[in-house]
Amino acid sequence: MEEVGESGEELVRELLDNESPIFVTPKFIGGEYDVNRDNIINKLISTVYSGPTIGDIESALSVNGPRPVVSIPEKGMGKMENKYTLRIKSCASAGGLADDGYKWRKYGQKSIKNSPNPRSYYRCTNPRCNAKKQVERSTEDPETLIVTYEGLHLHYAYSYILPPRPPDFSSSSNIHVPKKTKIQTDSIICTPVIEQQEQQQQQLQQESSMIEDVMESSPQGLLEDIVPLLVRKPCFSATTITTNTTSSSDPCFSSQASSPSYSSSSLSWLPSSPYLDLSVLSSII
DNA sequence: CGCGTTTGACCCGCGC
DNA sequence: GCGCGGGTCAAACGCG
Repeated sequence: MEEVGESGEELVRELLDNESPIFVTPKFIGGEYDVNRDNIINKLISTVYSGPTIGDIESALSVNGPRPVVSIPEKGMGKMENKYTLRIKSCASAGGLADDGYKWRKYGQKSIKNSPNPRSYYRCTNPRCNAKKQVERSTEDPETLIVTYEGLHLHYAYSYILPPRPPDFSSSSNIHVPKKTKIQTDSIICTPVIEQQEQQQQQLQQESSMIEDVMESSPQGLLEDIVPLLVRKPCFSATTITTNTTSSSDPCFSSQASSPSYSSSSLSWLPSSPYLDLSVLSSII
């Protein structure tokens, strides 16, 4: 949107930023750093942006509880493009609605026309994260919460797409990209990333094995971002997931996950399961 | 005191 | 150009 948006280039810088939780290492890219760096980065970005397919979501959700209804992306949702909307049936009233484990800071609330229920606006508390969400109560069903996510929890995705940081890497200064001075542009746009994916399809083939090695050694995938929300609280049952995208094929994915610092004891689906992760990865490799 | 929420003002895009 | 509605800002407020 405004001040915290990032273009693809900014995202590359973010990934290379020394302040990032983890960043690309020479070891990771097999020593051919200068040659493959951009492709590797783009691959990682694609991985971050790549969302699960409808089938992935259905499979994931069928693991726990009743089979959900996952709808095809709707048209004409206006500004709600490249966002993910979840309809959550709540047996409780209000309370800690849609506790997805991330820390959100409420920054606004507006009354919606033709609706008695206000809409709340939340932003991820991590200053390096542009993830936002809107929460409102359905007009037809007061017990249904409509949660719309936008943006990526990139700070969290790092640890799931990149290997651990080696202790002796501080001397490698040639990959340090100058810190971004000012964040400009709009929110993360899906389309350019998708184009990148298409253009680099062949090149990525060569590097896919390398990526796979990393993924297998750390088999957490991005789809887990969405599942904990749905299974975290038995009281909630997701009834609909709507992905609103301009490109219905491979939308960018808004992460919703249980933070590593949060207890996941209530989760019956474990993030470490390779079940979902590989399905996600296979869609982009 | 720090952090998150509340809430009215402000901004901006869009339709008329 | 104007009004409306959605989205954001930011000061005040509340709570631990």
